[in-house]
Amino acid sequence: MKLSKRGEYALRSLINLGIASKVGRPLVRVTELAKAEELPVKFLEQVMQQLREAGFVKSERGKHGGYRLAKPPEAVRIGEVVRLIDGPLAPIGCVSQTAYEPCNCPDEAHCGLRMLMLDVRNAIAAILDRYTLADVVEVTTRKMTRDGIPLPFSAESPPSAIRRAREARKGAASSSPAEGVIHQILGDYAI
Amino acid sequence: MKLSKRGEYALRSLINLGIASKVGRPLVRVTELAKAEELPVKFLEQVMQQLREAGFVKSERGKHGGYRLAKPPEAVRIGEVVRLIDGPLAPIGCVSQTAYEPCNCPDEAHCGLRMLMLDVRNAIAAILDRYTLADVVEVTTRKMTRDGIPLPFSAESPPSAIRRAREARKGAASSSPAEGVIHQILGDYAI
DNA sequence: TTTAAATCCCACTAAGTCAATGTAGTTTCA
DNA sequence: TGAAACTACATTGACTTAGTGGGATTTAAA
Repeated sequence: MKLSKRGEYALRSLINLGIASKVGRPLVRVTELAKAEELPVKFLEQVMQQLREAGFVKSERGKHGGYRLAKPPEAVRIGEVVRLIDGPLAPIGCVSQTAYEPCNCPDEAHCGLRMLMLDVRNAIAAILDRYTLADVVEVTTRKMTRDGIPLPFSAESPPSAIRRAREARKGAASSSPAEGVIHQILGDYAI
Repeated sequence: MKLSKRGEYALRSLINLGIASKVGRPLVRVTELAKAEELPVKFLEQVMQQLREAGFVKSERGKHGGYRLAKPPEAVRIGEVVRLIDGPLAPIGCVSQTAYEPCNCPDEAHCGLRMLMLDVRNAIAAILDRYTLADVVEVTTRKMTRDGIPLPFSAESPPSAIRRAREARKGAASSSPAEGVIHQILGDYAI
């Protein structure tokens, strides 16, 4: 049930672009994005082009160019990005909601594997289609701020960014363990 | 988040061996297993050998040979099988519980992607490590029986097998939609 | 004892994916 | 004009996936 490296790099870069945007420096060079997560630059270039073609980021060419988010991070569901890069979320084609393909089992309606994998697909989609890029950025920055770690990509002096981030509510309400890590940290912000 | 064909075929065959065992004909030839789901015979041979080496099935050689389950289906968690064939359930290595690998991000503790993928891993594991082969077999046979479809691999006349299966309880209790398809069909049998 | 039927074992391949790398070109700004 | 950055395209090597093929071995039955 792997996420490909492409997918991982795409998500990492989008999250970093979200942080950069929040910090007031939305335009980031590929080399910076690569450096932040130790990714191979040329490979990341390809991934960023794919994100650009799909409308998730915009590029600016020439000196002082770079990439920025093309939409507000609230409008980007993580599931969308994963589907673009890695294809359907479903473990097998016959339970995909967005790209259904029949399997060759004799009777889909009475296929135990299908029922099981449908549950898995729904569990995955419930997370990846629920949370947006904004949620993940919020979780990341909140946790860093809480622990006194300066946010990356701050062009201005970090303190201002930290202070700004600190305005956000703090106390993470404890909730059902079934709700997951993200939900716990987002607390009452979730949904 | 794909399940490989190997993994799919392995699970399909184990489920079929479980049904065959339930129906009183536990020993099944590879050609039969392949025919039941239209799988390539020689490829399935390899998969079955892998399952044998891992102790999930036992083989009998020679004429009238075949494969049978090596353990009671209650003792086989689906997650085990998937891990054997496809590796860890986790989408990325740094959230795997059974095969953790560090990623190269600067700070795992404050990595939003990691928190998100940890939730995904837990959601997948909550299903695949919760249900056993017996659960999936039960769901399949119960649904087939309810719909009057004869179970496969019946050597004896199908009616007897159907009658026997019909002894089992019927009414599937409706439960929280978050619990998933399998849980709903298993009803009060679950856990 | 031979033969048929099954698993077992090993090698191989064709296609695709992954993770880059290389090279050249284009745009923009100083 | 030149440096810095993105853009485009081609290629590559390693690896994985999904199979295929050919026997060797084992067992049961004729």
